Amino acid sequence: MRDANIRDTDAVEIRDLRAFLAVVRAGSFTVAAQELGYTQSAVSQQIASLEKEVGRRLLDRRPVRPTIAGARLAEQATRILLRVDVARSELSALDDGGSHLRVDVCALAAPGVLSAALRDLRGERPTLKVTVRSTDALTAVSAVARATVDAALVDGITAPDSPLALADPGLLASTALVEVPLVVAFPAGHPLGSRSGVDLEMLDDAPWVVAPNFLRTGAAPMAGARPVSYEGNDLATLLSLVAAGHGSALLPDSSWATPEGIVRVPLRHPQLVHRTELLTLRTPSQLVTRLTDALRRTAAAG
Amino acid sequence: MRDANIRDTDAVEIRDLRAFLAVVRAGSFTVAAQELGYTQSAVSQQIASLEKEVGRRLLDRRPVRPTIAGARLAEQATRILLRVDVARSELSALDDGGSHLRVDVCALAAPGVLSAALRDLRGERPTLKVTVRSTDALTAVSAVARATVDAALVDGITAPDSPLALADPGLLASTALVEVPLVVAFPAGHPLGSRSGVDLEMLDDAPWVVAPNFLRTGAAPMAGARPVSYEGNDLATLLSLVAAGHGSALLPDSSWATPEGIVRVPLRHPQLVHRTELLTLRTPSQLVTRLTDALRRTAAAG
DNA sequence: ACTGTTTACGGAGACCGTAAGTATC
DNA sequence: GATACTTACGGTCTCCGTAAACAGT
Repeated sequence: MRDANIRDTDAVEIRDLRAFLAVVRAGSFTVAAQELGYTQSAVSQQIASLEKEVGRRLLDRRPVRPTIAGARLAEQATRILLRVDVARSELSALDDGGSHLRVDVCALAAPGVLSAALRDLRGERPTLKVTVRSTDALTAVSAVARATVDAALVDGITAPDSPLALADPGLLASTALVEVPLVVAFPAGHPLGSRSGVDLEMLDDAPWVVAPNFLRTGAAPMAGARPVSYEGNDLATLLSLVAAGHGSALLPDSSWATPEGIVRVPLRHPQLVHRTELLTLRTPSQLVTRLTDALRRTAAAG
Repeated sequence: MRDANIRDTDAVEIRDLRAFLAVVRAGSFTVAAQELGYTQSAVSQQIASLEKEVGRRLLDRRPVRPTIAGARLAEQATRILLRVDVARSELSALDDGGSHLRVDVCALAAPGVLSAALRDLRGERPTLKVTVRSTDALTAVSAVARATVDAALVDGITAPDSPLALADPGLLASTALVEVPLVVAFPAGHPLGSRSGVDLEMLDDAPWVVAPNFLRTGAAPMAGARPVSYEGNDLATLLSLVAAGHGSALLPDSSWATPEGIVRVPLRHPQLVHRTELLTLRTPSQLVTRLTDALRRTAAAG
């Protein structure tokens, strides 16, 4: 028997938060349970217990959707779990051998810089095994946090010299590599396509093809109604949507060749640039430090 | 029987982190256990389990002191637990009645501003119950995170217009209220005490009375050797240490009267000011919003 | 009726307390 | 030898799986 003590209050545990987030993301107890390796009954019990602990309903059922409180908790839980991942990873990084370098790259994140830097690195250490994977920015953040990869080249749209803010500030180390101007990709024949430059205001009535997984727009004002959303991260597909007239797209000036049916027009907006940065743990191994240096050198040279 | 699944890896739970942090802070399994309401044996087992989970030793014993890895984990754990507190508090804040306002104040945090703002607030709502408590900045952060108080007036030394950074950025809402210049408190008769102003370089050989709980210096360069440390948060005691010649102290220009045996000399350093800001949850109740407004008005007026 | 969540129940295991063991000062 | 942490062991409770009940569509 347990004597009366203080600790009856706090019972929110990481496992519960993981389950809750999985349900929120999946929109279903059943598939969340599959992802987590539980039975759906177990997940139901976990959510019930969590709701009891916080004393309020977190999810609406049928359809499964977070309540106001649940949405708020989900946001916090995301950050908490990410930090837990980072904590574990920083410990593992202490005895990282460093014979294998794994890097995530976003599609538009200055691929030339990475290639050149890797050539330098492999020149110094010919036995080095390197794995490069293409992902989107949010997956990359999570991969770095979990130490699934050692570093990630991520990109996004932001103000000049300001970080992309893909994770909580201070959680990961980020190094600016390249900033390039933006262009708007129009379908050929678009009335604005023949201009030498466009302002954002001109696009107020033009629809965008928004691609949240592909290129995060950060604080960029996404004017224009009826957006078509593209969930993948393949540039050719995105551009084909543009070419088909579903809307225009905001892209970096470099890193991609203009295909048929697309015209590119510079965006005249001094406060928006496309930025590529390197994400690593804040306690990088010597190998990652060398990669960072090589990338910085390459970026400065290019 | 449980089929093979993925989730055997992750077993770090919040309870473990709490126990670990308690031990690190207490420097002892026994007192940590008392604080937590466990037996010391239980804490020992929790730490052992945590060390097994992360696969490395986190604490040295006799004396009890974190290892390199343990120190790193402790830092992360602090942030994690703080965010967990915030998550819980933001949920509780959803149904906050708002008939009782609880505020933490640091000793040097512009007390006049709070008094005036409270007068305004109680003028509008005469039935409002108000509780004010004096604390140090770190306690205040934790209290806001746990919703033990609704708001906290904290202070510290920082560069002009830069936040105090007492917690992770974005974790809490902070509002700048007052920034005042700094003065150095010397013991009467100190060679520098008769000057009209001093630079930090002049103090390179002068010892400080450092008071980490009292006035966090942030990035202020604390030159000078042989510092005497004061752990409390009472201004009179601190100044008596200064008057007794144990060192000088860096203080805001206002908020305190000069006692016998002390001379104050302005610090000539444009990049350092004393700043008072208000800390609240990012989802404040209407009552807290009104307090914020009142404080902002008062601060602007004064 | 079927899909998907909740509830009931039972067993395995986690977790903590008691108490004995061990190491360090 | 005393203090403080570790280990052994047993009881209780948590937690998950099975299965049945229940609720929306």
